[in-house]
Amino acid sequence: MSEQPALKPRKTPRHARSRATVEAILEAAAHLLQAKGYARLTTNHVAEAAGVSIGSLYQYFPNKESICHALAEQHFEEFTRRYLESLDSVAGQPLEAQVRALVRVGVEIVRDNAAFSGNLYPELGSFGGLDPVRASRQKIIEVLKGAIEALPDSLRPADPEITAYIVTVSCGQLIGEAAIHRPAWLNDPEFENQICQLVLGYYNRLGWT
Amino acid sequence: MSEQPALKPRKTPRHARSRATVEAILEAAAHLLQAKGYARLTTNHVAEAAGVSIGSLYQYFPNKESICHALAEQHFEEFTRRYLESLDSVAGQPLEAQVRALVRVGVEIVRDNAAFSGNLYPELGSFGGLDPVRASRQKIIEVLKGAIEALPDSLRPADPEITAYIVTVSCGQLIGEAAIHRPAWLNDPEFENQICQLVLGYYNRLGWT
Amino acid sequence: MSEQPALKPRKTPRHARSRATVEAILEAAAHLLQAKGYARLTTNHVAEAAGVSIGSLYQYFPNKESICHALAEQHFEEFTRRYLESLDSVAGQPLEAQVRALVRVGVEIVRDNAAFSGNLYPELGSFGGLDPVRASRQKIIEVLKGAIEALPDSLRPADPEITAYIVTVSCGQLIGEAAIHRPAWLNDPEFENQICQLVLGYYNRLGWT
Amino acid sequence: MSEQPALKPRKTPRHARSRATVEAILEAAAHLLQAKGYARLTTNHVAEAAGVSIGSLYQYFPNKESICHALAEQHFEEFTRRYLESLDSVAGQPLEAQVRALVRVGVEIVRDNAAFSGNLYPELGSFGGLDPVRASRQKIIEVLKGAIEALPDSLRPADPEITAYIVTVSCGQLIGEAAIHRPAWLNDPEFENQICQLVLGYYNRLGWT
DNA sequence: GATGAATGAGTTTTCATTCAT
DNA sequence: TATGAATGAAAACTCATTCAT
Repeated sequence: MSEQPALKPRKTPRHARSRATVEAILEAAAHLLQAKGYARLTTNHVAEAAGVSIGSLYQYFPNKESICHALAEQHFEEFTRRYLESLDSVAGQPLEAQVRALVRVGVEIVRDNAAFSGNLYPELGSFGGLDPVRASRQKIIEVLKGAIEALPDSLRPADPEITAYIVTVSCGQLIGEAAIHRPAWLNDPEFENQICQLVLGYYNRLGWT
Repeated sequence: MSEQPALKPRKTPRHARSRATVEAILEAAAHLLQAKGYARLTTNHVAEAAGVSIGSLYQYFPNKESICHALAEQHFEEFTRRYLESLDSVAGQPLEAQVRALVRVGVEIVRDNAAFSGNLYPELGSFGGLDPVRASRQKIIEVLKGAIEALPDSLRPADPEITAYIVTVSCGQLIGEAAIHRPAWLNDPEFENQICQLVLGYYNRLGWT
Repeated sequence: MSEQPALKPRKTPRHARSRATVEAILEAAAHLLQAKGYARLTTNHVAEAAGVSIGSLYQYFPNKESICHALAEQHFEEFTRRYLESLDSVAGQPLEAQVRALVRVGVEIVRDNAAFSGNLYPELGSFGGLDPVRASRQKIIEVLKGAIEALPDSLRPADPEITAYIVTVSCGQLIGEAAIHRPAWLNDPEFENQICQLVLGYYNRLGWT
Repeated sequence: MSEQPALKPRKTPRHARSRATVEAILEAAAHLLQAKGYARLTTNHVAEAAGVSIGSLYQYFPNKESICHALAEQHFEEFTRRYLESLDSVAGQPLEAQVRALVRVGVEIVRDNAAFSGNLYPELGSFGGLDPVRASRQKIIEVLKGAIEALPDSLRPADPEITAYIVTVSCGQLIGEAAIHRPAWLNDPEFENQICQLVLGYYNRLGWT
C-alpha cells in the first residue's frame, strides 16, 4: 500500500577515511535527534554538524530514516551485548543475587546512555527504530527461554516463552520508561529494589528460590 | 525552545454534520497513522481519505499535530475511563480476584481496540502524543497510589508511587506489547495468568494477601 | 529493471483558474524546451516562466517528464486531427490530386509549428515524447490501411499494413527531418513535388492510378 | 549559446589494457542507454557496470556526453562504411538489382545491430548524438548526389540533393523505425520488397530504368 | 461553512566531476 | 594509472497552511 523507503545503508565504507565519515554522521545524527527530535531533523543539518558534505552523507545512507535506523541498531546492539554478557557472568550465583545483579546492569546501561535513552526512546517509533528494540528484546527472550527450558520438569513453567517475555518486557520497560519520565529514579536504590521484588515475587510463584 | 503549536481543536462542532466531519477526519487519520506512520502522514491525505476538503479540515484542527493529539486523547480517555471504572467495581473483593479481574479488563480493552493499539501505539511518541498516554497512565498511577497510601502502616511500602508505577507500567506494557508482537497471546489464558502471577508475586513480597 | 517515472498528469483541473495554470505551465515548458533543450530544462524554471509557484506545478504534474509528455501529446493530437480531417476532405478526388493535397497539408502543419517542430523534434526521445509520435503515426496508418483493405482484389497489395506504413513513415519523416535539417525546403515547391513523385511512383507500382 | 563541452575522448588508449577499459565503458554505456535513456544515465552507473572506477572513466572521457558521442560515432562509422562499400560493389549492375541489393544491405546492417538500433536510436537526439547520425546520412547523400550529378542531362532531376535525400531518408527511416516498432518485419521479404517498390517507383518517375 | 487552487519555504536528493592516496 | 571518497551546486519535490470564491 505504501512503499517503504529503504532502511539499509547504501554501501559499506572500505577505507578508514570513509569509516570515519560514517561515524561522524551517526554521532551528529544522535546529537541532533536528541536536540530537535526526528521531525525537525534534516539531512543537511546532520551533514553540516558532522562536518561532511551532503553528498557524502548520501553515499552511505539513502535517506534520513536509514541514518536514525542505523543509530538505533548500533545502540541496541551494544545494549544487547552488554546484557547478555552479564547474564553469562552471573551464572551459578544464588537466584536473588542474579536478579539484583541483572536489574542493576539494566539500570546502568540505560543510565550510561541517558542522553540517548531519555531523548531518543520516544522517537523510536518514527523511523523504524522499534525494529532494533524488538530484535534486542527478542534475543534476550530467546536466551532466557533456553535457560528456562533446561530446568527440571518440576520447576519448568507451562510456557517458557511467556515467562521469559514477562520478565524481559516488564523490566525493560520499567527502566526504559523511567529514563523518560522519572530520570531521577535511575539513581534511587528503592526503585531498583522494587523491580527486583517484582521479579523475585514472580519467581516465588513459579516455585524458584 | 520554539513556540508551541496549538494542540486544541479550533472549535467544538455543534451541528450533527460538523460532528460527522470531525469524526471522519479522526477515523481517516487513525487509519493513515497506522498505515504510514506520523512522519509520512499528510493533512492533504487525511482530508482526502476523510472525503473532506482540506479547507474543512483546517476549520476544525489548527494543524497536523492537533489531529493526532485529539486521536490519542479520544482513545486514552476511553481507556482510562473503562479502567478506573473497573478499579472501582472490584473494591472489596479478595486481592487475587481483584488482580485477575483488572488484568482481564486490561486485555479486553486492548483487544477491543486492537487496530488502534497494535499499530498506533508506537507512533504516539512522534508528535507529543505521549502526553495523552502518559496522562492516562498517570491517572491510574495516582489512583493506585492513593489506595496504597491509605493502607495501614504495616502494609504500606516504602514509596507508594514506585509501587503504583511498577504495577501499572509493567502490566500496561506487557499487554500493549503483546498486542503488537504477539497478538495471539491476547486470547491465551496462560498469558493472562502469568501476568497475574507477576502482580500477585509482587504483592506477596509486599506482604499483601 | 529501472522504475519508470510517472508520465500521467496528477489531477485534472476543475475550475477555470486551474485550467489556466496548466495551460501556462505547458506554454512555458514548450518555450523553454525549444530554448534550452530537455536536459537544461528545470521544473523551477518552468514554474517561474509560467508565473506560477513550483507547488502549483507539482499539483498537476508529478515530474519534469510528464510535463513534456503532455506537451508532445497535445502537439501530436493536433497534428493527427488536422491530418485525418484532410484525408477525409480529399476523398473522391483523382489520385494525384489527393497525394498532392495531403503532402501539402503535411508540410503546412509542420511549417505552422516550425518553432515547435524544428527544436522539439530532436528532443522527443528524452521524455517519452516518442509515444505520442508513434500513436499519431499509428492512427494515420490504421486509417490508410482501412482504405486499402476496402480496395477491390485486383488493386489490393499483399500486405495493406506494410503499404500504409511505407507511405506514412516515409512522408512523415521526409518532412519532419527537413524541418530539423533543411528548414528552407519546407518552402521549396520542388521538395514537395519530389515527395509526391515518391508516393505516386509507389502507387504506380501497385497499379493504382 | 554556452560553451561547448568537449566531445573528444581525452586520450587514445595505446595499451591493450586501456583499450579494453574503453571498450568496457562503451559497452556498459550502450547497455544502460538502452535500459534507462540518456537523461537517467549516470557516469557512476556506467563506471560500475563497466567494472571500472569512476576515476578511470574520467581518464578516458572528459564528460558524460563524450561517452555517448563516441558510442554513436563508433556505430555510425561502421554503418556508413558498410553501406558505402555496398554502393561501390553494385556499380554496373542493372538498376533493380542495385536497389534490391542496397535495401537488403540496409536491413542487414540494422538487423545485425538490432539492440543498438532499436533502443538507442531514439535516444540519440538527447545529447547531440544526432551529429553522427546526420553525418552518416549526409555522407551517403553526398555520394548519391555525386552519382546523380554525373548522369546525362536527360536523366538528371531538377535538384540532385533533394533526390538523394528522399531516397536516403525514406529508406533509412523505414528500416530504422521498423527495427523499433515492427522488428518482425526485418525478416519479412515482403517488407523489403515494398521498400524496393517505393524506390523503384520513384526512379521510374524520374525516367530511370 | 465548504471548497480546492495556490503558495513557497524548506527538504530531500542527485550526479558530474575532482583529487588525495 | 587506478581508485573511490568526497564534493556541492543544482535540481527535484513535499506539504502544512492560507484564502479567494
